[in-house]
Amino acid sequence: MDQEVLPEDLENLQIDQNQQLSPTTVMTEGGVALSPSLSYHVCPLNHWRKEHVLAWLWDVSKEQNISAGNLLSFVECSGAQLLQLPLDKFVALNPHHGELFFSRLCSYVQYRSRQNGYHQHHLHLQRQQQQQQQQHQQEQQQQQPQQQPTEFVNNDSGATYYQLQPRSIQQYHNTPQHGQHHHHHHHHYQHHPSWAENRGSYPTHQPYFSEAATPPLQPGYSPPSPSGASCHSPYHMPPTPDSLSHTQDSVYSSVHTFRQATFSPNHHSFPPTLSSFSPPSAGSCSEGSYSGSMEVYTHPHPEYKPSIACETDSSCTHHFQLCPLPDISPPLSSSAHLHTTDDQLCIQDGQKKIKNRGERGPKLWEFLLDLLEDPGCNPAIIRWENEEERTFRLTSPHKVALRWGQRRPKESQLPYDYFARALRYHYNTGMLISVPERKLVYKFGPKAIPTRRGEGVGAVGACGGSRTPCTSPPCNQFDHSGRLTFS
DNA sequence: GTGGTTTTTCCTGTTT
DNA sequence: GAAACAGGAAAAACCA
Repeated sequence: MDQEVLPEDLENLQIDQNQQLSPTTVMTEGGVALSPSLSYHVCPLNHWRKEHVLAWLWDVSKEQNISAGNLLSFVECSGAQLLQLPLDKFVALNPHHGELFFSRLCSYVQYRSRQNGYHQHHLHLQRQQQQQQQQHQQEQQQQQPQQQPTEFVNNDSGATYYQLQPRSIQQYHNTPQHGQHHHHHHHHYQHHPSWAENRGSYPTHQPYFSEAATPPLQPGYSPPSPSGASCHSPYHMPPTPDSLSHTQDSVYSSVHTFRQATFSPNHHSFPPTLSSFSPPSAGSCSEGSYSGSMEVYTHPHPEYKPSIACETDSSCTHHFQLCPLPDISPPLSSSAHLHTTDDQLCIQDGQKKIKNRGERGPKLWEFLLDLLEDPGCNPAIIRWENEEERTFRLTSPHKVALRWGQRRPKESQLPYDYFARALRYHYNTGMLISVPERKLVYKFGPKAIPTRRGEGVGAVGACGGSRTPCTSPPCNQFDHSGRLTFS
C-alpha cells in the first residue's frame, strides 16, 4: 500500500493549550474545522462531536501517514454514530483506510474502557471500605438507629468517562463460555484471548457500552488522570490480523469482548514493563513527533524504575509517575504473578531493598516477551520479525537494554553490549536461538514460550508457542521503520 | 555456608 | 571505522 504523507501544513499544526481551535485550523471541504487540539480524549466517545471525531481521525492519520483527505469521508459522523458503525461501513466510507480506522477506534475504545475498568474497581474498593467503616460505626453506635447505606458518590476527579452497562465482569465468568477458562487465570499467557477467540465467546452485536448509561458531560469534566491512565496506548497498537478480520462487528462488540480479557479477576493483561502512554492527540514519542508523553509505571515489581522511553530524544518531556496499582489483579507479568504481598519494596534512607522476594523477577526472555506484548514497545523498540517463527527484532536495541537495566537497582545504565551478552547466554539455555546474518534479530528457543505458558517443553510447533493463534497468515506487516502497512 | 542458576561486567576477536 | 555479534571468564545476585 502506498503510504501517503500528511501535507506539511497539517503536520505543522500547532496545539493550542487552551484546547481551542488553533489559528492553523484546517477547514475541510465539508466545512468542518479540523484541528488536532480538540481534546476528544477527555470526552466520552459517544459525546464526540464531529470535530472530535475528525481530531481523532487526524491523529490516526498522522500516525499512520495517511493523507488528511481520507478523513473527509467521516466528516458527518459523530462519536455515537461512529461507535455504531460496523467494519463494513467503515470500509464503505473509506475503502482504503476504513479497516484501519475501525481497528484504531476499537483500540481506542478499549483503552478508554480499560481506564474505566480500573476506575470501576477503585470505586468498588472504596465502597468496600465505606461499608467496613459503616459497619464499624454501627458497632460503636450500638443503640443508634441503623443507618441506611449511603450511595457512594463519586468525587473522584478521575471521572468515569462513560459507564459500562451493568453487566458485571463476574457475570461474564458465570457464563458457560468463560467458565471453562477458570483454571487458567493464573498465567497471563495461558489465557490471552485473541480477538478471534473473543468474537466467538461473546455476542457480537450487543453494544457493551450504553449511551443511556453514559453520564452527562459535567461542567467540571476533567481530563484523565495520568495516574489512572491505562498504561497501554492504543496508538502503539498495530491492528492484528484478527482485529482486521472483523467483518460485521461494530466497535461496541469489539470492546464488549475486550473487557473480559482485560479485567478478568485473575487475568493479567499488562506486561511487567514500563509502558509508554501517549495521549491520543499526539504521535508516538519514539518518533520524536510529540512532546509530552508520559511513562506510567505499571509493574509492581519492586526493581522497576520509571523508564525513559525517549531518553535520546530531548524533545520529549517526561512526567514520571507511579501508577496506583489497583488491587484488582494488578498488571503482572507471567513471572511477576508469583510475587505475593510479601514481596514488598522497602525504602529506607533512600535505598531500595527487596524484602522477601518470591523470585528473581522476570527472566530476560520473559522480559522480551513482555515487551513484545506491550503495544507501547512493539513496534517502537521491539517487534516481531516473524511471530510464527518466533523471531523478533530489536528495533531500538539500546532502549530495550535500558529498560532491562532499569530492573536493577543501579544508577548506571546497562549498555546494549551487556544486554546482548545476556541474550547470548540464553543460547545455551535454549530460551533463545541465534539468527545468523540478521543483525538485531533473535529467536525464541523451544523452551521459552511453552515454559512460560506452562505448556511443557517441546509442545510448541510453529504456532503452538505463539500466544496468539496463527489461524491465518499475517495480513499486515511493518516497513523498515516499524510502521504498519497493509499488504 | 554451599551450590546452582542467572545476570552483569569486561574482554578479545570476528563479521557486517 | 563503527556497530553488532560471538563467546570466554569472572564476579555478583539470587534462591533453594
